[in-house]
Amino acid sequence: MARETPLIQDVADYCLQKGFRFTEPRQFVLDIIARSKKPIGAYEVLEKLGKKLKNPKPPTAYRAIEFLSEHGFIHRIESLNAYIICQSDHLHKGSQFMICDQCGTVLETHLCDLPEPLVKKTRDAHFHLTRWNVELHGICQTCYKPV
Amino acid sequence: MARETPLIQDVADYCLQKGFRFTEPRQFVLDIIARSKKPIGAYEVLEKLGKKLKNPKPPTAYRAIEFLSEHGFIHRIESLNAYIICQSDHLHKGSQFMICDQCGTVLETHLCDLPEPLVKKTRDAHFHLTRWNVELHGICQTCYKPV
DNA sequence: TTTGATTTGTTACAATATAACATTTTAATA
DNA sequence: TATTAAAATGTTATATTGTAACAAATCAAA
Repeated sequence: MARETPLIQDVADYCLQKGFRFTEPRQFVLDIIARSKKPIGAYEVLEKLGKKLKNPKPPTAYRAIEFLSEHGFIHRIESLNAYIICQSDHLHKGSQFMICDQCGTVLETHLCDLPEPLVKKTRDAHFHLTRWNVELHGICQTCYKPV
Repeated sequence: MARETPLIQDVADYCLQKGFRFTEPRQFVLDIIARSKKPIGAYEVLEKLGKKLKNPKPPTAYRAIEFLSEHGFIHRIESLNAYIICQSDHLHKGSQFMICDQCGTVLETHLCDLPEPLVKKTRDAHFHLTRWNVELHGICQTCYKPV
């Protein structure tokens, strides 16, 4: 489930195999997002990218983010407009996140399949599922203080 | 599951009972979102609101949206930055949407509880869930054309 | 009819994201 | 190895989405 080989190497291999270029912006953005303990916004990525590249502009960050996201190495947390490294080790059609509304930490969990009650809903509606995103909001173990 | 009484009346009753004011901006915004076949963005709401109020500004739309959303009468579709009328008839902690990436139609489905595999994940992580949001992307029945 | 809480009006701006086009890089080809 | 075409980036400008801050109005209760 969890990654066993260095992320950068995996992505480099992936790109080599698929004929994509693992360019500086892509490497740096991957590294920035991977090092972030919490989801990080595009403009914060851009700011950190500025320490590596000379005066990068928003499209540089957004393009790298888009590339990494399309290929499943990072995920966008929609309710936060922020990005997080994929904590799973293989491509998946769906993501589940537990988002602590107090400290902002996000935990990704992996499910191979969409839970059956949801599958049933899509079947009943004749809906052809391509991908899914589950965002669970609450308080993480660390922040939770029972009354 | 589905609504049986007029939405506007329900919201009016709710406000009366809870001591909120069901003001013009709130009524109009509710009506605009309710009439929209698809999720509608805040600025499109604002534009339509302009036919009812004189020159409304963004905060007027956003405030009404926030109010209606907080009280469960509308939902925000995070992946579309857009809002949709609640298709269920009672307050719920979680939402599920089937989003057609071709025509943009969204179907809300109701689940009383979070599916067990997800509940298990939250239990294992000692995560205290307060609300959840599931966005299922794909192609709806109408748009789907088998090859 | 005053009061205080709620809600709105208004101005200004912050934060997030993309379009469009020029330039560079790269690997494959000629 | 020079050429070329695709992929990717650089750059400018702007679009889209969302909010802070404070003044004014509304409304129910005292």
